Amino acid sequence: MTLATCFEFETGTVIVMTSPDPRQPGAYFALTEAVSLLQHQVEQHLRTEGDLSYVQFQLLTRLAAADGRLTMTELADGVVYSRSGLTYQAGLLEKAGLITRRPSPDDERATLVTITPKGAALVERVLPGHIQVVQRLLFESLSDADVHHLGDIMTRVRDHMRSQPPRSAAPRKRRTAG
Amino acid sequence: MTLATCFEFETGTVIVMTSPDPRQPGAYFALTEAVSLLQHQVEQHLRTEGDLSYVQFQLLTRLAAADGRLTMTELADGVVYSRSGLTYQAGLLEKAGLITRRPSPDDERATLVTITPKGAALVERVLPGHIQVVQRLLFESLSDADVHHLGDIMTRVRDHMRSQPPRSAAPRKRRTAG
DNA sequence: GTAATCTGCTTCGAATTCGAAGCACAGCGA
DNA sequence: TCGCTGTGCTTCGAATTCGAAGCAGATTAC
Repeated sequence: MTLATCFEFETGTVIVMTSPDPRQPGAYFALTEAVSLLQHQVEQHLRTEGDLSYVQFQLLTRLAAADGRLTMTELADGVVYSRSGLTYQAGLLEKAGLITRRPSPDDERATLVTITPKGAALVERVLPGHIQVVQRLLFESLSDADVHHLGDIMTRVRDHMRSQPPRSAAPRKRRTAG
Repeated sequence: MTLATCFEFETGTVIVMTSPDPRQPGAYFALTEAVSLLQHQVEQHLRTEGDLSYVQFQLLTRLAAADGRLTMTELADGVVYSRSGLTYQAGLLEKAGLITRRPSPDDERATLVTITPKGAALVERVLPGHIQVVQRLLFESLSDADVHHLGDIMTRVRDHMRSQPPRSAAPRKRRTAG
């Protein structure tokens, strides 16, 4: 079954979208809006609590949770971040003594990133408050069944998108023959 | 019922979090990761299709959907964006002829923003492809019931967070008595 | 073996983002 | 009315972000 959804603008123009479920636009807009609001609050907390940006926090937690060392590319793909941006952030984190970078023994090109004890300590200090904020903003209005559904749904969506080739696999610009 | 969730780091340290539902962390991480992936893909599409950034697209759609004119602050709060950043983007969009700014008759301080026919046309041109991308990445792996749940859940979460005072209501720095 | 290509990371320049500070009007109380 | 505080927006400087280009080691084709 396919239903039509209409977008009517004040200019008088109407766009008719056919989508399998008329609830899709609403779900999508609510999703992005809620996540934006949540991220903004989380950023405030991390900044005041641990002097960290959201990206830096994500990098550190990824590293802390990783069983071994991660390469720059793995880290960048993990947090959905540009590789040049990661170079910049890794520089900051290394200067702050929170991570270490050293060349991989297997591949001379690769850089292995490790979290330092200081970095781990920072994560441990900030994480409880972080989870509290998320708890208060995201989960407070949800039932256990809701949480279950949400986790199930988003895991499926994430895996679906992860099955597409990652960011680092994007075709690189061909060098101009000259 | 309260259960414990453990975060065990490779450093050997273990953080024990008590949260009402052990599924919360997983749901949260899957949520943010999926949305990051989605946003990245959407950005690529908007850039190649309409030469728009995600923020610009959001601003234009908000304006197109708005029944009347919006003030800068309303617009900034709507898309969860800093006000100085909005000034910058509004400048770009105005220069491109996609929106109009003019002082409000009611309040001399306020600026009313309107979308131009050209801006509306751009939205109309880009929106179908945008929805297709979202459809393919977000909804393809979901059932109708999932979409229903997701919309319901995220609407509740959004409203919960919107009930907190908005970004523009943040206490402003007191002027130092000089 | 080696030339051609690929891949991992960094450097570079341009664009975007934010918060703090500033300006101008609004709204209030005495 | 006058002064004081609050609000809407912009300007400003600093920090962050990205993609394109560059460098060096790895891999492939022949």
